[in-house]
Amino acid sequence: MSVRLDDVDRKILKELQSDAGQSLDEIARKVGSSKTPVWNRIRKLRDAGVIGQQTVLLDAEALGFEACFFVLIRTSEHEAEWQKKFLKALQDRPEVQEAHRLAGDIDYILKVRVANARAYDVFYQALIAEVRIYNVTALLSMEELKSTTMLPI
Amino acid sequence: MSVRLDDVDRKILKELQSDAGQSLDEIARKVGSSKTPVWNRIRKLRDAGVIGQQTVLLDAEALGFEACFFVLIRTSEHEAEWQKKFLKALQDRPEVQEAHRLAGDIDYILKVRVANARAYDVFYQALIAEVRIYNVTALLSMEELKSTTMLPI
DNA sequence: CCCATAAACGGGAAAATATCCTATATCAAG
DNA sequence: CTTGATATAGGATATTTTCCCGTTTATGGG
Repeated sequence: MSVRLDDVDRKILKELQSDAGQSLDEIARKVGSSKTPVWNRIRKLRDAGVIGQQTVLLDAEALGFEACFFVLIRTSEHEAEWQKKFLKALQDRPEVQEAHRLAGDIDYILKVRVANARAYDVFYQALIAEVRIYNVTALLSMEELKSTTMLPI
Repeated sequence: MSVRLDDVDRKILKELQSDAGQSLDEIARKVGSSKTPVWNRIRKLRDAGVIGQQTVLLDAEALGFEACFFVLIRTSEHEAEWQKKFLKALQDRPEVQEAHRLAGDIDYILKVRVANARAYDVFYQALIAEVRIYNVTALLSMEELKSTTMLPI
């Protein structure tokens, strides 16, 4: 499903990623074009699904989310029914920012943002009460060294 | 450093997170206010650093980033000099989307987005050539079950 | 409880911007 | 070349942002 982009498209995506608030004229100037072609390209990229949500990134700590855990999950259940329940549990919990199904020994990894360790425990207890899980390891983040949503186009 | 927010602030942040492109009038209508107070609140939240970067989220797979690894790192080196070098190596590599220093057994976790397994190996070889690392485990994501930047305000 | 002061609000004007239209330029294939 | 298809630039208009100002609402001291 890989999309064909030229150099101008890549420059536009780079600009949009680093600041989606700047004006078309400004982006056009930076990529060496003018607003109409830039606008047409953005619309196409949006329609093609390359450009998804436009959003603002908030300061988690300033908002009181002072703890971040990576949760490694092993389970012995692999039926569709269980997976459906597990997926729904993840979707329903806003503190789960990321969830991946993994290859290998560990089955799933979650990234969970909460106010503090107590809040994590509440989350954890509720999760294991809702879906059967064989083994859980939580890795506590002490320091966020890097965090970006940018793709190196 | 926790900021005091009222209910209107929270609604505004929720709206901005789910769609930063909508107009002030639209946001104002949704939060039950008018554009000026909303604009003033957004400006304050921006100045306070609560609202950070405004960006677009791109479809990684559509752009050819088809592999995502979580990398668990142990090291025996803990001097400031080593840490500085390691941090710089992470900052310099755009395929590293997240990096956390952890409490406990494992020292660091990275989230790395690349085109494929080969590209990951190039990254890995370059990293261990640049900084001394004791032990590395890579967890390969098979499926992204959930991915959001939204904080549950 | 009342007044004084500060803070938030709502509407509107002006500047900036997005969106779309049209004419021109560029490019690829025959 | 020439021709059709595609991308482009500039401009017109609708929308939006930004800021100003008069009014309303909250707050705190007496």
